[in-house]
Amino acid sequence: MGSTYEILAERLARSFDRLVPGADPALRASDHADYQANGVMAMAKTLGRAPRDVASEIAAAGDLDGLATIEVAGPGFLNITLEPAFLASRLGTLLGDERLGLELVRPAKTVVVDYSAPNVAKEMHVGHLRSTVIGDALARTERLVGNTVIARNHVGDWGTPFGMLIEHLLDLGEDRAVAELSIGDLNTFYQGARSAFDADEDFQRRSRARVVLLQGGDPETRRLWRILVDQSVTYFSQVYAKLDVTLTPEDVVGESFYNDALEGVVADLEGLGLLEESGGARCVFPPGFTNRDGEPLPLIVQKRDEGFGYAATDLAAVRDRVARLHADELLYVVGAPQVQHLAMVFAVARQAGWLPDTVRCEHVAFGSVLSPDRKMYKTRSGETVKLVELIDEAIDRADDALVARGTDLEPDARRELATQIAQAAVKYADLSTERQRDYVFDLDRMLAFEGDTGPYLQYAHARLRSILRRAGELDLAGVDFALVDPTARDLALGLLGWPDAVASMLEGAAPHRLCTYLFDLAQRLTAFYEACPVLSAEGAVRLERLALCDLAARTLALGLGALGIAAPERM
RNA sequence: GCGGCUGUAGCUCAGCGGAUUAGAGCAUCGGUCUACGGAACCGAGGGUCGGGGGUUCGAAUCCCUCCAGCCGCACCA
Repeated sequence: MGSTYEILAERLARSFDRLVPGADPALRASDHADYQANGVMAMAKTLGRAPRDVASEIAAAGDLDGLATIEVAGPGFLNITLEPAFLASRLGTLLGDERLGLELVRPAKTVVVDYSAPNVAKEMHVGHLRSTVIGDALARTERLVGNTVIARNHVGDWGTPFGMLIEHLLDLGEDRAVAELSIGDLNTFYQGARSAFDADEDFQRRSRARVVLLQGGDPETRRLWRILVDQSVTYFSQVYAKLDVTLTPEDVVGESFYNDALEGVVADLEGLGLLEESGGARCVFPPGFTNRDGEPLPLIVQKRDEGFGYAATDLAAVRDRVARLHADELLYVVGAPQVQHLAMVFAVARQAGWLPDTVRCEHVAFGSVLSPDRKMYKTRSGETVKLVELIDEAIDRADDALVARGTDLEPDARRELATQIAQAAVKYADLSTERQRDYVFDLDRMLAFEGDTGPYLQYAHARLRSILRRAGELDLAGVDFALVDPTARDLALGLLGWPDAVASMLEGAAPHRLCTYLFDLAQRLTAFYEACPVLSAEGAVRLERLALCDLAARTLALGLGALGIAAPERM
């Protein structure tokens, strides 16, 4: 059936189509009415007619009869106002719909979301926050609309550093190494390996030899490597749990997974005639990419030393996801600095025929996390900040705020609520700004319980739940949505926009659009509250207001859930 | 040098498939109010939409150019 917007757009398109086939009504929400259609002006130009005449003709065509009234405004805008009966019937439909008008994608698509991607035996820091949070929001929302999501946590589990990491593990002794890693002290472990490598020539020799053993498949070396990977994945899972992120160990498909496919990648590129040798390395030169001297820029698939670069791994991953997983969409939630590399990988994959045009493939790039002084987020001593420490601090602060407010929750329950609030604060701050921008990590701002923050939205939801609890059992079947008060009508219109907000978010892989929608809805809500007392109202009016509260609460909960944010019953 | 991203009220940000007065939040100031949860609501001030050109009846939005910041530009992923 489609959203209210889609119904109107489809009807209106009939009128436009009669005059200029395929013309776009350019329908959108409006300050001047419920919706406005701006497409008349462009169409009038191609027709060579006066815009207002054309607008009047469309208004008179009657395609929206029974749904909305049309008024011609200004130079030729169509201001569209929903008929009360239509509005009421739309709301009635939402009441009985778990998904509040959000339709399932049919047939369902398979969407591979590549996100988080920490490095084995290396601490997760703020740099991983955005990929993890944005990717998880996209994955959850794709699932919400019925698509099949295959999450891929492309962890860094291969390459030359593992020679040194394994040697360090041996030097420490397995038991001690495991103990260090299992408590999540990855920084100490990694830095221990690093400094041994920098200081000790013998250690360097052992490390290099160990890399050869690892790549050669030496069983004992593989066993040691496996320890590092398993310990790290266990640790990552703890971090994900603390963030309430849906990634599981099963989603970990690291670089090493593609090792066996790399030779095939090279051979097939060779067979396709795409491979060239340059400076001893085997490369593909996708058109349109140049280096600093204006010469063609290579994607290095196999290095001079015959080792494979990460381009080869990324190409193998594309092939695997398209051919074996049957992906319809590939989303790479990877930082903006990788734009060129990924663009080249995608270009080569398209050239090779591994990535058909029918498969949407998008680099969901994002900006950096900055500290309040607008520099890259580091500690005062210049080290990266552990992700868990940031979250723990957010939880502590949220907990303090609950105490200060005089909550009557038991410590355990309070801690759990504080955790949910902290997750909301951190995630919403990340998700609510346009992802390409850098953003400042400022706990004070994101934890504020007022303004455009995660906790504020949770609070808006909790207030609604409180009212609904007091109202007790409800039979909302025969609600009469009269919507006499303008704030009630505004709220109703906001509720109708939910499916469009989700569609818009997915279209642009832009979680901030859903955030903007939810915050706007919360604002409509508070205006409604103020003007329309719910529990003290009587009869049909009371029921109508309760129904609006019910719809609003469910919309907020569903929307926050799509973002990976909990909607607690009380705060 | 080439390429990418960013530049919108004091601060943090929406809006950028052009369109009827450029919107929010925070902060500031002034109100509402014995509060269905005041962690609220209403109002006010505050913007040459980085600068300059261009296309258009109309540009924050499209094109060109310049400026500033950040990031990439061959074998570490």
